[in-house]
This record gives sequence, C-alpha cells and structure tokens, in this order.
Amino acid sequence: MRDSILVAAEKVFSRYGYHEAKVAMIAFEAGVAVGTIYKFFKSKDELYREIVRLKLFEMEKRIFLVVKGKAPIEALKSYIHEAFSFFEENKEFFRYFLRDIGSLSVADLEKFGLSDWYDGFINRLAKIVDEGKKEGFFGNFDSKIVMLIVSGAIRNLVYSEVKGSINHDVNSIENMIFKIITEGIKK
Amino acid sequence: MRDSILVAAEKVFSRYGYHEAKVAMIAFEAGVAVGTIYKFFKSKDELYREIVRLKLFEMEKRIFLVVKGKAPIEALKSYIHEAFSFFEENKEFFRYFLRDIGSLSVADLEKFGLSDWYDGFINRLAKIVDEGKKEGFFGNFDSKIVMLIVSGAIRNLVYSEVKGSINHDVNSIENMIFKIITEGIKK
Amino acid sequence: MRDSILVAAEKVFSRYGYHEAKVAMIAFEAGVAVGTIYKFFKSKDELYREIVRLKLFEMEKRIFLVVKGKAPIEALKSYIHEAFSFFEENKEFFRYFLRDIGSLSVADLEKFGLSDWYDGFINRLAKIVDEGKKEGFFGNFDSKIVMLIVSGAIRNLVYSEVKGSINHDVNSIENMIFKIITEGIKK
Amino acid sequence: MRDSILVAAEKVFSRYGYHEAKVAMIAFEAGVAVGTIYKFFKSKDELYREIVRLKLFEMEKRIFLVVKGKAPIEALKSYIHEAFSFFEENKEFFRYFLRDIGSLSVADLEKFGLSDWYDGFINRLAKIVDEGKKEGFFGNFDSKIVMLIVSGAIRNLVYSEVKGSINHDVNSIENMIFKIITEGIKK
DNA sequence: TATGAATGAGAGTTCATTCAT
DNA sequence: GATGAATGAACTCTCATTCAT
Repeated sequence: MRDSILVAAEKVFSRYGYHEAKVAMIAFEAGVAVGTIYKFFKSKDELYREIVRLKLFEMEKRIFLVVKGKAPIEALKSYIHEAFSFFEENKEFFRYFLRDIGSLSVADLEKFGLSDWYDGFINRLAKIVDEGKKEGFFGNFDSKIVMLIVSGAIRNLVYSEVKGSINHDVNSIENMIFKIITEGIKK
Repeated sequence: MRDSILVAAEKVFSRYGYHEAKVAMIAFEAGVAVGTIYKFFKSKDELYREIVRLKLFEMEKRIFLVVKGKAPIEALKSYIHEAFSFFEENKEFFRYFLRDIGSLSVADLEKFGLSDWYDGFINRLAKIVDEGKKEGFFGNFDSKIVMLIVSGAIRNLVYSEVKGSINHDVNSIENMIFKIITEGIKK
Repeated sequence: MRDSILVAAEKVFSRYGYHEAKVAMIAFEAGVAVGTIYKFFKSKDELYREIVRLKLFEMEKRIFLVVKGKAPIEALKSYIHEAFSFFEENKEFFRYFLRDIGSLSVADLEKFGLSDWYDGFINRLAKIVDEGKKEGFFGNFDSKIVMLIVSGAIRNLVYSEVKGSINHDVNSIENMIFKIITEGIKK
Repeated sequence: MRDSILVAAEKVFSRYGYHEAKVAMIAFEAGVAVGTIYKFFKSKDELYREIVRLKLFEMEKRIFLVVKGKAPIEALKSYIHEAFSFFEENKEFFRYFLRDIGSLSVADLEKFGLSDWYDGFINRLAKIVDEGKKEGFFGNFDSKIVMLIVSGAIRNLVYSEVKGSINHDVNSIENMIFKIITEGIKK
C-alpha cells in the first residue's frame, strides 16, 4: 500500500511537477482513497520528500556498487556510466525535482534532511580522484571540484533540451566526458 | 511602469520562488496596483516567463560581448569567466528558477519559447570550439557536447553550496574548469 | 465493554469537548478498537448523548436521595449542597457540555430526549417549595420559577471561574444562596 | 460590507451553532463571495469571536445605560429588566454560544480576549450591591456572589426549556426575581 | 465478537484574476 | 490608464464511519 502510493506519487510528480500534482491524482493513480495517503505520509510535502530521499539513496547505492573496488580511472568511467543510466531512467522525475543534485541548495538539502548525505556523497566521489592522484594518474586538482564538474556535465547532457540536435548516442557521449575529464586532469 | 513591475517581480520571484511569490507582493514592491500588472502581463505565468527570457537574453548578450573577436582559447576563458560572473550575480533568481521551471503549469521549456533560443545559444558557443579545432588547438570532439559539459560544470559549481567546503575562490575555480577543459580537449 | 467505553468517553469529552474529542482517542482510552465503539453506539453523537443522559440521571438520583423525607427548608438546603457537590465533581464535563450542546448537529435538547426529563426534574424540585408553602414557611411564589432561580444560581457559581476572585469557600457560598433564597421567599 | 457579514454571520451562527455553520453559508447569507469574508476576518473563528465581543459589549453598554444614576434598588430592578430584554432579543445567538455569560470559563474568556472585560463587568454590577449595603438597604452579602446569583437566575429563566410550562409573562418573572433577591439580601 | 485499515465527503482557506469606478 | 475590492474555483487535510478479516 505504502509502496503503491510511492510508485503512484512518483509517476504523478514526474508527470506534473510538485504543484500541479494533486493529492487526489496520486490517490487515484494508486487506487486508494485520499485519506489513505495521509495514513502513511503526514503531508503531500512529506510524501514528495520521501520519494526524493529514496531516489537519491538509490542513486548513491547504484553508483558505489559499480565503483567499488575499481581502480580510479575505471571507477570514474563506471561512475559516469552509472550516473548517466540512472538519470536517464529517472529522467522524468528529476526533470521536475532538479536538473541535477548539484543544484540543490543548502536550504533545499536541509528541507529534505539530506545535507549530511549530500556532503558524504560528494566526498565519496571525490575519493576516486584522490586515489587517482595518489597513484600518480591525476594532477593536483581539487577532487570535489572535479566531481562537481563531472556531475554538472552529466546532468547537462542528460537533460539538455538540445540533445535532439546532437548526433551521438549515449555511449559516445559518456566516452567523450570520460576522455575530456581524464585527459584534462591527468598528471 | 512595465519596467518597474519587471524589476519588482524579479526581486520577489528571487526572494520567494514562483509559488510563494504573490502577485500582490509584486504590485506592492513595484508601487502599483494589482490590476496594473494585468495591464502589462496576461498572467503571473507570463510575467515570470518574461523575466526568465530577459535574464537569459542578457546573459547571452554579455557573454558574446566579451567573447567576440577573441581567439578560441581566450574566448573560452572569457566565456567561463563571464558565465560565472553572471550566475553569481543572479544566483538567487536562478536558484529558484531551476526548481520552478518544472512546477509551472507550463510544463516545459517549449512553453517558455526558450528551446530554440537555447539551441542557438549552444550553437554560438560551439563555434568557439569549432574555431579552435580549425586552428589546430582542439581535437576532434563534438563542439556542442563540449560546451554542454562546460556549461553544466559552471552551473554546478556556481550553485553548489558545497562550495563552502571548498577552499578556493571563484577565480581559481574558473581556472580549474578552464585548465581541465582545454587540456582535456586539446589535440 | 460498553461501560469502559462510557467511562473513557466521559474522560475524553471532559478533557477536550465534543469536537476536539476524537473517536480514536476514546477507543484508545477504553482499550478497545474503534469499530467496537460502533458495536455499542450508533454514532459519536449518540455516545455523547448517552453520557449526558447518564450524568443528569445520576444527578437527579443523588439529589432526591438526600432530599427525600426531609422537611422543606432542610430539603432546600440539602438540594443546594448536593447540586453543588455534583457540579463540582463534574465541573470539567459540564463546562464543555454547556458549549457543545449548542454546536452539535442535533440542535436542541429535544434531540437529547432531555426536555421531558428536565421538566420532570424541575417539577420534582418544585414540590419542595410547594410543601414549604403549604406548611406556611414560604410565600406565594411560583415554585418552578423559584427552583429555576436556585438552579441557575448554583450553575453560575459553580462554573464561574471568577469564583477564584471571591474569598469564600464552597460552603459559605452554598449558605449564601440558601439564606438569600429562604429569606427571599419566606412568607 | 463588513457589517453585512457580521449580520449574516450572527444569523447563521444563531441558526446552526459554530460547527454546523459553514463559511459558505455565511457568505451566501451576506450576499458576498467566500473570499470577501476573509478580507475582513482572518478566520471563521475570528469572525465568531468578533460577534461575541460585540454582543457582550452591547449588553454591557445597555445595562449600564439604564442603571446609571439610579438608586441601588431601582438599579437592581433595571439591571434585571434590561438583562432579560437583552437575552430575550439575542436568545437564538446565545443559545449556541453559552447559556449565560456566567458559564464562561477563564479559558473561554481568554480565548475571546474578554478576561479583563468580564472581571470589570461583574465588578461594575457588584457596585450596585455595594451601594445598597452602604445605604443600609442590603445586608452583609458578598456583592459579586449576589450578582452571580442574579445573573444565573436570569439566564436560567430566559433559556429554560420548561418555560413553556410556566404560566407567567416575562414581566412577572422579572418581578419575582427582583422581589426574592431584594427581600433575600435586605438588611 | 472485535478489529483497525481504508474510506471519501466535506471543511476552511488562498490568491490569481476581473471589472466597476 | 490605474485602481484594488470582490470574486470563487480549487486546494490540502481531517476524521466519523464502515466492513473484510
């Protein structure tokens, strides 16, 4: 029940965005009564936040699952690929939430109770670069900034409205980012 | 009159975001009656779109003013610097824009009439890279994609509040992007 | 089961008043499920009415128990004392009752089935005065009116929190009512 | 406009009580839109409180207008008469609000912002008795308590549901209260 | 018989928009 | 042109009541 509400809510929020999505629509989509939603979530807002939380946690999990144990360069490649896949899969949802987690302001993060999470997430990503620096592959660049660049690049390419006018498949776009960044930060 | 409404609206939208900004607040800030706003703009929505349009046109204008006539590498540097400056100056406004653009009743950029504009904007930027490739500085990378990477990186770094935990000033961040990109795409 | 619901309901209604008291709270207080309440009472409304009925019947019973067999003047004194005690004991409940009785969907006493009861109650009280008149203690006052005066006086003095600003204990207040009335209606 | 809302609200609150009275009904009765009510009153609650406030102030004004300058006994008579008239006229309204201001609890009064007012009101009434004591008409009874008795008596007789079974007109009821009290408290 | 999860009608309130002045 | 009081549709959330287990 709780799950079908979450699934329905994600759909409706994705289709209409927070404000245009009405609680009644979510209830209808989930096949439950309006009141039922309030049995599981204190408010529309809380329901929304829960979805965002779950999405971001899922993203983190997926990324570090593929990154884990890999050598820096390989890890970077995997990160780019997995992030791309994840955003592609959740394109509709994130289109409305934010075009990239990078644009989450402190206020947003705090509202979502994700401040600490986000800092931890970026730090974990930064370790890939740290490792690469230690192993002599990467030059002396601030690891966090590098990762913000990568994540910004991914976001822009996934959500870019002009993508239609780019004659490249997802794979080659990922490769391009990977090449530019690794080349750009190599020692 | 129209201008003072636009100025007031920008302030109010920046402070509160689209939904929390009330037409009455804008009228008050502009020192006009509510009805007057509707003499110039069909709706709150249209007023918001007009501001976004003006902002982005202004950004484009500023960027190509500093880029114009410069050699590719210098032009790229100038673009990064100017974009950074512009976003920094309009930080508050865009912070909400990124969220609100999704939750407007108009559901996508098309409704803003900005899809075409954005395509043209990226194309103009891409010419910098094209030029660089022609002159033998840059390798065979899709110019548009390169520029989407750069612009995503800039946005991410401007709005990321994590910046607070990065010990670098704006200047050195700009330099880092510039270095990584030029190094990454050089022949 | 029915009794524990009544006990719990009285507590909850007394603490919160009719509208703020929720059926779920009563169920919790009674240690039963919500549905169980509806096995014994058709509605929240009916449950409330039942409590009121029981309260007033209890009051009547208690009053005529102490009044029974006493001489008029003594009986009047006993009535005043017992009524005072009863209201004091049930202060919290009646405090809300006076308000709630008016805001129930059932709009008047008739719906409580109490109109007739109240008439009978006052008639029984009036007999004390009748007796006193017959025995030559009291003058020619309408007995019902006298009793409505007494009962109004009692209520007012019991519920008036202003009592806090009156430097008299319950006992002396009772005495004052008694003295004023007996003196006022004596032959 | 504000006045027609107040008039309409009083009617609707009187007819249905606070909870059954719907804002939409008040708006309809007043011949205005729902939103208009919120231009003048922050909430349904505030509207209700305003009516109560006005009613009680009006009562006080009327009572002390007729009492003013009169000798104690005459003043007492006038108070009883005027209070009776006032409650009779506003019977419907007070039936729902409270059956007598005497039953206003401190909590209620504070909610209505009338705590100080009520204390002052009772004190002003008590002065009539004080005066009577000074002039040697009345015995040593606590003036406030006397007035609470009188006001309780009035309330009960105005709102009593059994009144129908009493064969006396308002005038003679007033007289009876007056006689009993003056006789009861005389020196 | 007892349960309590699910229901859904219905409430108060907001605020973009209108239009008589 | 400018005004701003009036509008009323539409929202989120509550909670008495039901009924399958």
